[in-house]
Amino acid sequence: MKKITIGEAARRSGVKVPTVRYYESICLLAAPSRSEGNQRSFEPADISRLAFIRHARELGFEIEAIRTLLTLQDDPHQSCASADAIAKARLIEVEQRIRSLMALKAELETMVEGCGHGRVDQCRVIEVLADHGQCTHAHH
Amino acid sequence: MKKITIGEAARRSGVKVPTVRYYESICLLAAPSRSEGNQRSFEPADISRLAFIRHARELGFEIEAIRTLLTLQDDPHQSCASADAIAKARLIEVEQRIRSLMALKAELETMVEGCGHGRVDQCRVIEVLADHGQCTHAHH
DNA sequence: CTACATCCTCTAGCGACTAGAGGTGCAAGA
DNA sequence: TCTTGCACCTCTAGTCGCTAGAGGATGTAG
Repeated sequence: MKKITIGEAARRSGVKVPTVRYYESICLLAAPSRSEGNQRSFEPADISRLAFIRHARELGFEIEAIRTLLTLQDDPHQSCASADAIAKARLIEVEQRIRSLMALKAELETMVEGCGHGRVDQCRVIEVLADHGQCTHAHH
Repeated sequence: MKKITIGEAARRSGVKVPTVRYYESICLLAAPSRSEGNQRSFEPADISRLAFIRHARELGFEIEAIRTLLTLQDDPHQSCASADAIAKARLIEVEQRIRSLMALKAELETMVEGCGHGRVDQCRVIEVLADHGQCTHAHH
């Protein structure tokens, strides 16, 4: 068999080497077999799992959510209701975060536009921060 | 004089009690005077400063950026160019984050829509996570 | 055989708090 | 005056998801 080193696994999955070891340490990835000299030797399935984790992390899923998703993936006969629920929850989070960021964006734009590039005592950036009541865009 | 306790300061500024102590510990807030019994006694100016910090944190500014903004606020004769630069940088960050979250939202929607609520082996949520190539929306 | 890259384990650090232990201060009611 | 009970104090350690570095072993190419 080909032996996949941790560096190779990292390169193929897009997960960094220390992160691979970290995932093993928190049991998100099964401990792989070792070479004579105690070096990790991964299987192709490990690469897929790492890619799965990486993609899920990119989508902002938390490690515990990913743990659940991986458990589901490991047993394909289960109902996918949990997976669906996790994805939906994440979608709602993302939508909320976008709304909140849009509000921040508007507020930052007002601040930046209002800045006359003069001295601090006329600066709208400082002023708005000092007094939330001056915000044209209330949030939350 | 009225003595403002830490609890009162927290309530008025919207910053939690332990967080106020934390801000003091990292010198974002000057150490207030103490009562006979060693309890903190804040001034109205401290409340304003805490509110400033809180608002800036809500806008996503990092502590070090806030430290700079506070230094500027403390000396109103300085040019506000730094404040402007900090706000602009933050605006660019926020815009980037919004774009990235919109891409994630699209991907999550595809996943959730594709889920037939059956078993895991037909679940699009799991499938898409397992194989990034299936994403209809490439990001980054 | 000698470089040199890559691997190993282990501990500590990041940011911005948050939680908890174990103890003290203080104001109000009985 | 005493007691109840909340708010305060300091200190340490934990959170999340890694990341960095020390100090050493292994593996490979020339």
